[in-house]
Amino acid sequence: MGRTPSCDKEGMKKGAWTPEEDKLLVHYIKKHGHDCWRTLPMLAGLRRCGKSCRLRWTNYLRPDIKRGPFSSEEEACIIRLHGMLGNRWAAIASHLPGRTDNEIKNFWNTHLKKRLLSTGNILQTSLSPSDCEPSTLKSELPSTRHTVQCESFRLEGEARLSIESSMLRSSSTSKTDCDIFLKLWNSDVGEKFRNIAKLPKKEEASETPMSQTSSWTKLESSSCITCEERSSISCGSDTTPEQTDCYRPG
DNA sequence: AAATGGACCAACCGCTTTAGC
DNA sequence: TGCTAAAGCGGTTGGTCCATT
Repeated sequence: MGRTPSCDKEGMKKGAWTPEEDKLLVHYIKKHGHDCWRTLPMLAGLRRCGKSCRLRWTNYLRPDIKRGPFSSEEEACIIRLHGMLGNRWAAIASHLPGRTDNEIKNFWNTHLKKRLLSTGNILQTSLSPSDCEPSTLKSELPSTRHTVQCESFRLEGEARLSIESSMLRSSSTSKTDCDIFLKLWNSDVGEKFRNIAKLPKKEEASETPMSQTSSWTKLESSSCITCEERSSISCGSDTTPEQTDCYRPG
């Protein structure tokens, strides 16, 4: 049943790639393309599994890879997109031509996260669930609760918009999920979603345990990149921060 | 000069989704 | 239609380099 195995683990080389292996892989792909990663290593004369070849190509050998340090514009874009998308590195990378998800992920983990933590911005901004230790989540600090609330709000927004994006996908297959998400956010659908903010404000989230809320609750967005950046994302938006007050269902 | 620790990044691991049989 | 492997993706690891002691 099913396909034949992509590679037997025995005899497969692991670890750093040598220049000779790179040359073989580049030469083969330039000549034949990479329609089938499963058979590519054998045909190219490489003792690597297809997965390893694919990663090497997409993260390092591709001709359109942009090497070198990130510009301040790229940096700002990453921060904005991470605030909106979380750790969806592939989606973020799709907005930064020439940059790979792996590169952006490394840059975030080694530079941006530390910098934001040191400036005290990250708790209120783009800290993702995976960045939060379970013990931290149990904290009663309002800022921590806010982070959780913003994250749940963001996820709910994505869930709502994904329904619409799945409809769009059938008519437009050239767009990435992220493109669709951003486009939708700035569309009528997004506007409807933003208008939720105009609902009557019940209570301040920072003073109400999450388990006790029973209706839409406003989130503190004064220092929340997840909320603020949504309106100023580089792809364009005509909303103001006041229009993007965050609510979540109780 | 050697030891140590931190920063950086390429590559691997494992989970999820997609698609072939 | 269900099983399975391929592909895609995010998290993590391990090696290398460099600054500091």
